[in-house]
Amino acid sequence: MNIYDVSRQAGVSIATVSRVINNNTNVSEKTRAKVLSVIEENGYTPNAFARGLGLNTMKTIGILCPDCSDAYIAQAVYHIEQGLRKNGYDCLLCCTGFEKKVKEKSMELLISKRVDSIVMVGSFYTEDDDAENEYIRLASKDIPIMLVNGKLAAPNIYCTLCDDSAGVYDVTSLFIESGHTRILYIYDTLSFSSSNKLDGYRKAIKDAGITEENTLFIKQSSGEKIDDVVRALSEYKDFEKKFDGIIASDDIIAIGALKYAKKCGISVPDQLFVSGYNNSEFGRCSEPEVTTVDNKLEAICHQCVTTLMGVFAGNSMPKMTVFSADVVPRATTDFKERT
Amino acid sequence: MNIYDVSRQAGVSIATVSRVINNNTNVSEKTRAKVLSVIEENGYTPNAFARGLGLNTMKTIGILCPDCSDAYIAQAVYHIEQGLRKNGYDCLLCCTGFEKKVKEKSMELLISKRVDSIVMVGSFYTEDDDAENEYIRLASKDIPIMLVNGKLAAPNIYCTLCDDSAGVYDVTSLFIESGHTRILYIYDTLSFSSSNKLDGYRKAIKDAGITEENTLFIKQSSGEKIDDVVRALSEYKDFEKKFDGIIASDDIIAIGALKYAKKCGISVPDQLFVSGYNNSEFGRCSEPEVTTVDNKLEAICHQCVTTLMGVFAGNSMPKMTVFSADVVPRATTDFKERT
DNA sequence: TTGTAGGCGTTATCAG
DNA sequence: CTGATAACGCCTACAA
Repeated sequence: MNIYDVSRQAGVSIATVSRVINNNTNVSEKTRAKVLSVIEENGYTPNAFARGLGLNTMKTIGILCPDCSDAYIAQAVYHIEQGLRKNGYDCLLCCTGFEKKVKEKSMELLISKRVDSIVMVGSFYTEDDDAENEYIRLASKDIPIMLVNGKLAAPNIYCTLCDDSAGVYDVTSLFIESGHTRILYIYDTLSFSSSNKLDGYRKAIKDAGITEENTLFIKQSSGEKIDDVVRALSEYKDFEKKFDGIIASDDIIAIGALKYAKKCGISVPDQLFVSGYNNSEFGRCSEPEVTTVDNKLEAICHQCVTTLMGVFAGNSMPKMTVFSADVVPRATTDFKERT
Repeated sequence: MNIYDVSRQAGVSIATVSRVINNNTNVSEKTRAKVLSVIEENGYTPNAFARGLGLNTMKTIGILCPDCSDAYIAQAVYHIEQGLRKNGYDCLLCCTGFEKKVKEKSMELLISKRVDSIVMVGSFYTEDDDAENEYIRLASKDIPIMLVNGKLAAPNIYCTLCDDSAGVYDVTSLFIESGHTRILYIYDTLSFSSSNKLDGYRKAIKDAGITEENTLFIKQSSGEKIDDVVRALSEYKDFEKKFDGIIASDDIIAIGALKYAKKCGISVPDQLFVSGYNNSEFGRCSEPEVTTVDNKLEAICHQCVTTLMGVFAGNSMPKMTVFSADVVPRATTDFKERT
């Protein structure tokens, strides 16, 4: 059933049917009612492809993410999808993994499907080597590109992110102020946000007058991140003598650290402070529960959608919006009250 | 730039361009090369809407789920998306929440967008009261409907699921065989799979000759499931005297149980066995790590995609495919070896 | 207030 | 092997 069938049954022209469908006011109540009843009776739905062809949009946004089964990304995708839907947009989801080739191909794919915009979720899409970001700039010639937790200055690219550097700076400072100054920073990725976090740690250490940095990069080997962390720490010589604090770049790593501590009989938080990042549910599963940093994911996603809608409306919108992170103290630390 | 522009620049007709684009063999190598070079130079991409209009498909599948930020669903969505993409399909993601109205609206929305099929993820879509499932049957008149962990017998509806009843039966039996016979079953939803699990528990109890069932339904109140569980157990009179085993309908509930045990000084697994369900990462975060049941999510998703592709190919495919669950023993239980 | 007709960019059929 | 042309179903000036 198409618009011609409806028009025939209703005894009007297709133009009138179209007007009714699109809530155009220039239709008499009587004809409108007639047309609507025909539509109702036959369960007619306008063909979205034809509409898309004429209007050059199907009101669809592409979401590009490395892996939507990752807890953090899954949450982001959820909030973005909900926000977009509220504004009448659908989401084409595309998980790319981490390979450059696949990222580029996926981008092309979404653009070839004529999405109205692409939201890139996570800090794995913006590379340090700026030449690597060329494919994003290229895409932005066609449609606005939204980066969630990424940063890339270019026309038609809009960034919404959290100041992860300040987040780690804050939690590190709390360790130090509480007398835990021999801190190991553990991380496992080399993304944009990851290097920001590392910077935050370094800056806090330096600002406190501590000269020695201690970082541990975990290379994924077993596919089980928690196990990888335990293993890496077990191989760390004189760990217990050296450290009284671990700051992890995410909650799962922190949990690995807790398991290591448990294994060695190191008491947390008495002998060792531990903190994670992301304020994820994982951090609530362990005992003691993990001190973490809330990076305002929902707010970021909400803002990203708002910005995009503004761009669509032709408004001038901020190219970069930055949220600040909050430390969430829990039982793996025992921070001294700030005065 | 459209197909006409290409044809003009290449000095051929649009029909030929179309043939080249679609890898039709009836084109001379020479013209093909010419056309391809024009396409390359101009970065031409066929308009997907026009194509969709003509072919009546954009090779897109709708994924309907309650909430893609839920760990279990997020994983399902990931595996489905990857499987479909491998087969050349894109995914339109739609999170519906749990309200009937929204579910129906979302279904209509996806159908109006002319997706080729809809995958419904999770057991919250099939209701006990069969009249409530009418909207799914209705949709199946248009396109094949795939249920992941749902069951609904109707033409053009295909179900892929795990035998959760047997899964819980197995783990319950292991408790009993190991001498832990005073078992409390905890759950928090009333979905299809949830009631199957409950049945599994009941059957195992009965088969072992135990007359007393003990179940605890957790009503969500704080929004923090773990806390809800701890609270509910704290209100349970004489818990310690009564029980030496807790079987939870998911891993998070099991973690809540662990927290309660810790709080009361009940030793796990010495005094109390605990098991969860889903084989999620949550279960690896706690100490001791949670014995759980692997419900074969990846296999289910993979099979669901395979079935769908078979349906598209016009093959006769199974209306229902059932996987069996595996118990994953970890440190919250100490099962006796089976002889 | 309503109808007519052209355009959106493909694919597919059929003739050459 | 190639080209002309009719769908596909909708939107929207422009006319009436």
